[in-house]
Amino acid sequence: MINRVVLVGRLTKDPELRYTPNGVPVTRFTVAVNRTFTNQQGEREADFISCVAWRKQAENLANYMRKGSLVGIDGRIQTSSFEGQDGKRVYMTEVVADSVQFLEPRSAQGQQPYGGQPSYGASQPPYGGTQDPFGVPFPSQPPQNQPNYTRVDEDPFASSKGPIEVSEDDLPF
Amino acid sequence: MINRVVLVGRLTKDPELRYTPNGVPVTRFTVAVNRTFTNQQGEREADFISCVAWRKQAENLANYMRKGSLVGIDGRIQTSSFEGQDGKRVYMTEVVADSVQFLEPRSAQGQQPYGGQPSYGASQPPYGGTQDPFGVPFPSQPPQNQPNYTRVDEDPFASSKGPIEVSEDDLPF
Amino acid sequence: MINRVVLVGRLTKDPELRYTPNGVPVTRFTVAVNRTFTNQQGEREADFISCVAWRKQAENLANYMRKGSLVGIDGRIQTSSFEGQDGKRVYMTEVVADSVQFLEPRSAQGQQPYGGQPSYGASQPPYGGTQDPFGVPFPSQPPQNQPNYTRVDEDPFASSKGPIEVSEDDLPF
Amino acid sequence: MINRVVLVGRLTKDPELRYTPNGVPVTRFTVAVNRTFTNQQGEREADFISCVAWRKQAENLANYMRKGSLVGIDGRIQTSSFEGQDGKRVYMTEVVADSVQFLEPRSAQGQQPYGGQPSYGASQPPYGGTQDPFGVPFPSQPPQNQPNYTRVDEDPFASSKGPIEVSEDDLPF
DNA sequence: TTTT
DNA sequence: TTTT
Repeated sequence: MINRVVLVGRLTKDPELRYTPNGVPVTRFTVAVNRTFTNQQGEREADFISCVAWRKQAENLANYMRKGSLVGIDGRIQTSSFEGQDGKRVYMTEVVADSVQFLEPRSAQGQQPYGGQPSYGASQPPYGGTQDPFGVPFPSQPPQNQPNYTRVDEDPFASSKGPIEVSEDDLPF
Repeated sequence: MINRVVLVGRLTKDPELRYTPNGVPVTRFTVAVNRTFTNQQGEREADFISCVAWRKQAENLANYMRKGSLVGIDGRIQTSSFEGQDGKRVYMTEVVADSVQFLEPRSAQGQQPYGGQPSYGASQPPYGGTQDPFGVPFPSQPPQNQPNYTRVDEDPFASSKGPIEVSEDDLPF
Repeated sequence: MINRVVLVGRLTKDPELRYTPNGVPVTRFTVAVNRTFTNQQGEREADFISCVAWRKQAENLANYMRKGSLVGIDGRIQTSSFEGQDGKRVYMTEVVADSVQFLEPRSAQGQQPYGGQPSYGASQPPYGGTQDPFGVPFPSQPPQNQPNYTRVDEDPFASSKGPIEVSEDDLPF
Repeated sequence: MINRVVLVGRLTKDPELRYTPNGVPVTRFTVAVNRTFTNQQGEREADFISCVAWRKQAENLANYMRKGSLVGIDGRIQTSSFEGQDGKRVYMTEVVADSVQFLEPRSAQGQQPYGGQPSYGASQPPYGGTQDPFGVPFPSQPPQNQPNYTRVDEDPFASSKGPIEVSEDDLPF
């Protein structure tokens, strides 16, 4: 059984970091991937692909990426279903990102992490990480004592490759 | 922009061949891909991934594959939206199969193509193709004069790689 | 930076398990992948792709797979160079398998692990693992006290996803 | 049989366009892909992956990309062997690029195609193509009457997906 | 040095 | 609405 996806495209919105009840960081986002061919009207269309990232990847997305950022995703397709508001079963499919690559040139990224609330002039990153999310995993404090982050009830059971670069502190299992 | 998917899994149903108004063969099917890890209850779950194949790939699926068959898919994620019956916009994502590999051992496949209606004892394939769909493209007659095949209104705009191994006869553009 | 490979093909030989000086299991093997197209002489050629697997994957390959077995590989391309016997620099590229899928139907696999030395009639697996390597990681004893396994000097620096399903015992770092 | 590779990395040199005896454009190049993990000395290494592109892709590489350019490759691994100068068989593996994506921001690319011979100040592209190689196939004149381009004896039998976006003029078969 |  |  193999399930592998690679995407390169652009974020359709500023990513928004949330946390599960267990405090695990999670970001849902959409990647727009322009098709390499045109339709019968000669137009270039795009696919808008729902993705989810967990933990460090989620934090990096929220801290460093913005609407329009070019990203590379290596992950797998995940399907699930839940009860809709109207009582009907809703089926959804999304890409779980094992890794997220930041493909913007550094200059386009700004010199500081982006904090969700505009913090462009801030001289300190909101979490105590390094300033370089490009490829090298970097440490960040778990949000244990943050008063009002957003909780997510979704179970954060993540990648087949597991929570490899995460300190054990923020793992709920 | 890159959009690449590789899947290996099993068909959840016998594939059913349809045709667009232009006579282009199309098969929609679901591939069950077992996850390589277990959930917190220790169970192996699966992802049920919607796929679509066109032309020769669609015919091969319908002629040679059945519920439970192991297949390899190389394709791309495609998203689209349409008006639901209740007037609400429905978003869907599916994998467009550029190529479909038949991974069952030959013995498991039977000696003849499968015609949709059980035709196991038939001495002739329903369409005039060769008997070997494994990897080598094989010719098959377009369904021009078949009286009551199923039509599909969906626009058959296909793969970025295009109708490469298809005789020009069955191309609507 | 993205580096992703997916292969489905057949082993050209019985895989042979070796160990690094630190006792880490490693198997090098070649996967023959038939091309989906023919050359100008109308022949189907194949690519013979060098691969390497570490730890549990290496053990599973050696215990359960044989020449001709159909496998799925999810991994990355790795290049390296070393001094050849003639003093010239030799460049090599191989696929590091993050995961190895066993795509043979169970019947084709036999009921017991394969021990390298023909052990078809053996009633016990050579290592104390479960009998099912298909997807679920299974325990096996590290070869600590085995007197004469083969050593490999190659540094076993493994997958980008890391030694996830390995007991810390057999990790050299 | 599946053989799929996706790479995102940087060109190690300015790509150089050549032609087969049949006049088919071909470019060989190396992509440096930084690993996402560090070795035991804490250093980030890279893989240097040999690639080859044909026809339009080859022309685009030569015209628009330079040493250091960020590219995305979607292709397959190809192995081959030939007689070395010392009479010994040499085995080689390279990635055949089905598609090449140009991931540099437009500003980094310059406003004109790059002609191999420094033509930065040139007001006309060397071949009569459009100025935008980003995703949309663009026309270019075949080098029919160019007196002294470089020939390559290698057989240009290309991708499994075939010469889809190539005018029939420059196809040798 | 190659597999079905 | 799911496969082995």
